[in-house]
Amino acid sequence: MALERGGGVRGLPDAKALPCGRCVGRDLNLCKPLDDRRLAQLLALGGPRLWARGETLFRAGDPMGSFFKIRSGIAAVFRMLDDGRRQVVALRAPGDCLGYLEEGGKYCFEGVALTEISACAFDRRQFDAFAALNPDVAAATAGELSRALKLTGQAMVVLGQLKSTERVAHFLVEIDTLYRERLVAQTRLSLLMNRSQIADYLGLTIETVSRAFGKLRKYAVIELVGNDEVIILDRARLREIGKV
Amino acid sequence: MALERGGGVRGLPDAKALPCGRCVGRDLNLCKPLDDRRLAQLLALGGPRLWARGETLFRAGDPMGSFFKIRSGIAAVFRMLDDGRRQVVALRAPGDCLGYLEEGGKYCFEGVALTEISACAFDRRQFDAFAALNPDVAAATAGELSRALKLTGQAMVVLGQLKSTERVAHFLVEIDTLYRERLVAQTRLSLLMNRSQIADYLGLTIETVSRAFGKLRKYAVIELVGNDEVIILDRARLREIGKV
DNA sequence: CGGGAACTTGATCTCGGTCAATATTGGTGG
DNA sequence: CCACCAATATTGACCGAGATCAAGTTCCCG
Repeated sequence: MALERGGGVRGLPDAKALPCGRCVGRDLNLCKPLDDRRLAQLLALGGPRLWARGETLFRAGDPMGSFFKIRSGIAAVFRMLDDGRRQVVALRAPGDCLGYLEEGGKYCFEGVALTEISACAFDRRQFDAFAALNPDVAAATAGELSRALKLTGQAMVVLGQLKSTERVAHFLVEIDTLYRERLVAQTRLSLLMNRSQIADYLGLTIETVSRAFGKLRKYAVIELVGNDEVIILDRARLREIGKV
Repeated sequence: MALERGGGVRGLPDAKALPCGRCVGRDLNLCKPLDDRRLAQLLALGGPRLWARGETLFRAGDPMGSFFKIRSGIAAVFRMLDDGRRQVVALRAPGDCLGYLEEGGKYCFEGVALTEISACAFDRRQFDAFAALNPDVAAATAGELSRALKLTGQAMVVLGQLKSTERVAHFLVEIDTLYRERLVAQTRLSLLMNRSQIADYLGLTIETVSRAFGKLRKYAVIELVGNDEVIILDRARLREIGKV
């Protein structure tokens, strides 16, 4: 799958990738790069593992063991209410971490693979100890967290203020940006999620998502290809509608 | 005002407060406490300043200078769309930071004082340099950020999935918790925000917020006192309704 | 007290949810 | 390669929660 082509580019334990500037976190290139000895220490903490599409990486309420750094593929972080309502809280791409948030030693959210995923698992305790000795790693962690916090703030605006079609437009821009920044730019955008997952991300129902796609298609802003792909015909207009 | 009684308890540059374990960030007590010399360095970065209720601490789009660490009072972080729609993205209490998030050297959100506020301003560049040399400060920053991220994730569930009355109930529990954890527990809960601000926080209109308060009052879960105060009559039921 | 701001309440409208077909799609086996 | 079929998405009809518009009321500060 095309998605996987980005694999390893920004993966934390990928030795080849580290010297080029994009390493533990996006801001780490502001600090001195990890040297080989310390890199080896980090590598020792967790090797890469694979998850199939749809597999769960961690579950809310489970005792927290390790967090995950994605090498390739896309994951979703979500929470479920007792009555079955579900909210996807974030999408995570190669280079991102997930499973980092905890409440009283338990995971706060749930993590699931949207595509096949390769990721490294790091024991949280060991990582924290490592970070306590390596200011640049700690700084990179803070950088990664502030990036996530910024996106989540954005998402609150989307959920709190935007209309259904605006939300879907925003979502498409988000996916598009994800591909352009982190993976491979492509004309045919793979949505990665089915309508139900998109609905749970945008706080809508599948029917409303479907109708919103319909409207955007009618406005000649996008074109749908099969169930999972979209072609953006008018990116400027899409951004405008999505209030990006 | 009652709120201000919490002042200084967890303020970063409050020398008296630091040795007791609650310092730069909530998790810093896991590390060795700041010693006096390094504390002095931090203090040199920014002295405390005052803001009146309703004053703006920073504006989205302004070039980022410093971020703020609240000593006393409550602040709100929000973003506004071109058409006037507004979303409050977070509430910040003593000990919290705000104005930390930036995009291309500009503030991403706007910060406003909900009560009179005393806060220290830290130059971001100087702070980052300081954190790069002090792993525990960097770790504390990461701790603060993950706490914020966790809350924002929660808020996404509220905005994406909860009904109006559930949202208002959740909000009340949130305020209640804020007081109990960070300020002084009190039977009469001061809302800090007017209906319009609450509405912008919950993604609702003032009328809907008002009706939700009405329902909760009718269910004998809360009692309203004037425009700004609430008495929680049935905390368990309130938490249940708010899906906390 | 008095008056303006903030909140509440009521009537109506609309967007999105719900329920129910219908249509596509994409994977499978003949 | 095609036919089939279960899964998924779309479309339509209707309904209801919350938005909008419009009065009242209450609050609170001088």
